[in-house]
Amino acid sequence: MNAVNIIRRRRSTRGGHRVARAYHHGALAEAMVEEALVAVREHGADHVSLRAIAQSLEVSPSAAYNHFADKDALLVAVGQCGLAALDERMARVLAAHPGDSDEAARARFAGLGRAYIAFAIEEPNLFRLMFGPLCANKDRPPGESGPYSKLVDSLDDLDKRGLLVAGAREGLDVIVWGASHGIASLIIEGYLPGEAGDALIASMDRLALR
Amino acid sequence: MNAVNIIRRRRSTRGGHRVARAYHHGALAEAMVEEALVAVREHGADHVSLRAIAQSLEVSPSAAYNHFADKDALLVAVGQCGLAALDERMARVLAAHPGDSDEAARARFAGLGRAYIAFAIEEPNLFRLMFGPLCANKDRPPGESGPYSKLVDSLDDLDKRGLLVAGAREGLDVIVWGASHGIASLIIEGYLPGEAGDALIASMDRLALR
DNA sequence: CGGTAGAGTTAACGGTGTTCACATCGAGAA
DNA sequence: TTCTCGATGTGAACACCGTTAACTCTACCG
Repeated sequence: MNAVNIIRRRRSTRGGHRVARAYHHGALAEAMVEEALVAVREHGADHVSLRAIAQSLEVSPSAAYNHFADKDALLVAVGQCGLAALDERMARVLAAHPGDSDEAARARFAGLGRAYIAFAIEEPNLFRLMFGPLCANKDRPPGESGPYSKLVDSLDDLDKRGLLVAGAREGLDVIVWGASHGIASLIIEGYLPGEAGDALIASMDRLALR
Repeated sequence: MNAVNIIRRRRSTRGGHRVARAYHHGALAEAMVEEALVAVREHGADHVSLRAIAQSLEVSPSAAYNHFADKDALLVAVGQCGLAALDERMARVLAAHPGDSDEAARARFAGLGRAYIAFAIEEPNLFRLMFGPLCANKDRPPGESGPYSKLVDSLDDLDKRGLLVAGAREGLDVIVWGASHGIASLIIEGYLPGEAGDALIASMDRLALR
């Protein structure tokens, strides 16, 4: 799904005489997602053209419709790709602070928030797409996202260790996710300076942890 | 700027015989912003067509370019319109809880957060445009927005009254704005239930106020 | 009264997403 | 091996879109 570089041979030679282009691409869907991914990262989900992607893959524009209902479906696939990348990044943070000491638990919590915001800053276009209306959680039950559940687990861990201020646990996940998400958004749109992320961690520490 | 209904007479009669359409519209810029505003509210900033707006105003598509550099400039104007509406709504909240009692100060603070989120829920498309990359705070110094400064004032007020937990003031504005903004965004994209807004107020009360 | 600048017009360009009829290939059935 | 069929591609066309250029009209100023 992520980092798929399975672009199969673009041109095949068969029967001795070489054929300019293979009639069947072989993995058009993956290739289009990959190509769309770099286009989104570079220019934003708007400003991405289906025709341009098809052209750079040396494929006719209508070929996409054998694999995606429409352009939006392709972009949704790109968004899910990005969500997986964020999830992986957060998983790496958890792995970087193993052990069940209180210090490790604190580090995991702070690291998750930092990772979320850092991802948004490094990949603003992807971030906007992932949490934009196109990839919205329609019909799905709310609160079902990889990153979110990692945060919940981390907070539960802190709570179990007695590191939270009394009575702070309830609703804290919503606040923390909301603040992380909001600050990330406001930073990448230029409403808050990049250091606001650190301020969040510090304030959270001061307000809810002991 | 907001709620401008200065659409001057679309057809003028002059010199006895009536003219089908006035050659000069008279207030095209305002009319286009107004028309774009309803289109954005209804269908979102994407899915708004300059040509459609021109047509519904009975004006040629290129007429817009006498007043706006391009389509994005028109949308930016719509976004500023929306920001003014949010600001006004928050001002109304302040006005609804006058006086300098501690209770009033608390009510003002809670009301501001609630208003921010309620606005997003009622006008998601406008909200997305206002804080999207199109209307981003380019070159402007960060942290300069009507709604934000109202929040800062409210927090200062609480602080001066000694209603904040010790040492909580620093960085609290960033957290509160971020959490409000993030929760609002996550609600309108379906990642959080609508009640998450109330949870924010409650948690903020529990964590930072005394 | 004539000129001029602003505010509209028409026509055109290149680009877009999408559809439809058709072509081609690979693989499995006869 | 041959046939057929479904998946996957092509090409042309459609209806839009934003934007530009050259033009026309009109109100107003000197």
